[in-house]
Amino acid sequence: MFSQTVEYALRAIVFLADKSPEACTTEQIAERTQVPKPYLSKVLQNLSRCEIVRTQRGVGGGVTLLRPPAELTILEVVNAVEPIQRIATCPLGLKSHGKNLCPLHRRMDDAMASVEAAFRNTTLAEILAEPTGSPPLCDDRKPERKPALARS
Amino acid sequence: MFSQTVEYALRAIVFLADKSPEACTTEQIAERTQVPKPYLSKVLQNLSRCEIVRTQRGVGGGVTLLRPPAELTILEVVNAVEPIQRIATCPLGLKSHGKNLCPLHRRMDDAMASVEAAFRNTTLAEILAEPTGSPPLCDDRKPERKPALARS
DNA sequence: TTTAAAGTGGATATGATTATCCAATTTTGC
DNA sequence: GCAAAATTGGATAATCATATCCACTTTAAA
Repeated sequence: MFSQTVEYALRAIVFLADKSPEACTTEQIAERTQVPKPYLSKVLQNLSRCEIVRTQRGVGGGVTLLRPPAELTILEVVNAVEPIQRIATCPLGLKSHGKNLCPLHRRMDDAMASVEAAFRNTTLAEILAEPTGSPPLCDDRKPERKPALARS
Repeated sequence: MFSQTVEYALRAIVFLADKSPEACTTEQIAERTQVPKPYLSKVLQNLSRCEIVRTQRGVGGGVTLLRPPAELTILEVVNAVEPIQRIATCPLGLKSHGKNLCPLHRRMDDAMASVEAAFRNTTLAEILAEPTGSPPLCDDRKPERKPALARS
């Protein structure tokens, strides 16, 4: 029901939010989120154009979340890569319906509205803070080879 | 968020439910629901295999709803043509998560669950009975050229 | 029995999504 | 300035969803 692209974008953003406000390279994100790197880079370009992340070239560059996780919702991420298409007018173009959806499309749109609302009401911070055993996405792993030397 | 195929299948079923228990030809359905006929016929074949409709060849044949509209839900139709894919286990295959979804996937799955529930709770009869000005799908039209002579 | 109506199945085309590759550009540190 | 690290942009491939076409079969009625 959600496209691969949406899934990938959300994985990347959750990972970035977890590291926020530090920057990560596309390579790091790709590895930990199991998203094919070349494709991920396209998705990130999109998120960059939508001002969700900032990208920085060159040595020491990478991708950074532009806003604090508490102020970024899942919906904004989803809408950046693949906007949720609500049904605004009769898909059959029936003049007699117009904006007054028939019962079928009314319910389909209601379903989409509930998804939209759920996504609007969830911030990245909430996802990170969830009191669950498993941290989002990331498997329990040995720490990175060189965890020290935090890039200031 | 829902594919064309789902949209088409639902349109066809609503139309059929409205005529139920009479049979309609693919041609009639295609015309009134504005679905390309060759594609619609594939969709209907699918619904036929899933025992949602019955198809009958030959003169006077056509497509019939197999069950009364009150006993058919939107969900069954959707699942017949394109099953709603719930997230059962961690999409990243993380062993430490397993069936215990991380907060991100938990919420994505919750969203899908709400759609599924809404669709499960709506029967075709409810859609037809909705007290709305406009009947489902069908524009207000002059009656067919020859409305009499109901095919018994 | 012939004919016209109707769905079936298979082949094929078209378009969008997903995915990959690479040369070019930017940036930092030496 | 040079080299290495990083993203960018464009070209291209692979796969799936959408759509079309047609010869064939089934069926009922004349």
